[in-house]
Amino acid sequence: MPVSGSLETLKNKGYKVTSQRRAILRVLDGENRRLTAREIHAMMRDIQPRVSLDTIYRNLRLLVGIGILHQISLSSGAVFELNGDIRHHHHHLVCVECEKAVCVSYCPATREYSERAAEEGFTLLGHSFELFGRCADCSKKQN
Amino acid sequence: MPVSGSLETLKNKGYKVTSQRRAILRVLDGENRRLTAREIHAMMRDIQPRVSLDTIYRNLRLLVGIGILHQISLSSGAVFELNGDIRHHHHHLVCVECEKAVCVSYCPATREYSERAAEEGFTLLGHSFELFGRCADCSKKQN
DNA sequence: TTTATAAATAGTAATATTCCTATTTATACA
DNA sequence: TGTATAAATAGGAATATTACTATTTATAAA
Repeated sequence: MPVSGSLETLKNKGYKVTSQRRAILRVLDGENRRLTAREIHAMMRDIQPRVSLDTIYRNLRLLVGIGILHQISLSSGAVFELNGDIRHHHHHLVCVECEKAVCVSYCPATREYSERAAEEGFTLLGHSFELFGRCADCSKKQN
Repeated sequence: MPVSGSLETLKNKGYKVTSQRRAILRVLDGENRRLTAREIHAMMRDIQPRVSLDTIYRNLRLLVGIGILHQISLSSGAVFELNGDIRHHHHHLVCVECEKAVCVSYCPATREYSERAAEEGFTLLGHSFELFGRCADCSKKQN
């Protein structure tokens, strides 16, 4: 039950489970590709006709912050996908030329970081890790 | 010679050394705090009166992409600082409530990642790593 | 130095993202 | 089940960021 797990997480961290948040997760769960905030907004209008863009952006930020979603920053804007136990947790290798994003299957957020965060008095909620580079095709073109 | 080192890097990676890029680096080098794109733009007008915001944003993205700058994404917008050999290379622990950003002194981009990137045919240029959480003060407030 | 060239820029239009505030709603608890 | 309360939302205004294109400029090579 992917989405319901995220809703649990929300609740456990002290956030309310609203119909808008449910809808955002449902839309992302139903698509097998990364979506922009606009796309999510458009797809939600069927079930949430009056949802505002502000709500989308605010919640995407929250969901990324607590690790339920993954944000990939492309020069043309940000795209989002489910993360964590829902889909296999991972990070991305992004081509700075063509914006192709390849998944990288392991994660740098080791216990070491949690400890360091704790030393600073922080309660860790999530993390982001992105690698930038040029893909094979774009490297060739440059030569 | 901090700034000149970055200019070398630019040249080595095949990018031109323009007066606008020099000015961006000089402004960041002169300040001891993180700056927004707007602030950089404002501070550059003394030496580059006609510089456009587009140029600032385009170059900040480039400089982050190739690892010369560091971008910290706050909910109120992005801020930038020098990175790499110029200042000591590091990452950040950001409070999602109050936006306080603490430096974390070590880096997850090990040789392992370079190898993985190489397998995918990518030439690595840089990376970003950010930890999100609640700082001590904001954690207290919530209880 | 002069020239050819692709890359970078300025200026402006178009989008994306965030801010603000009155109103609505999920949640805890009586 | 009602009610109180803080959190969340809608709607629109304000900013931030990116896109587009004609022009300028850094660079390499003659």
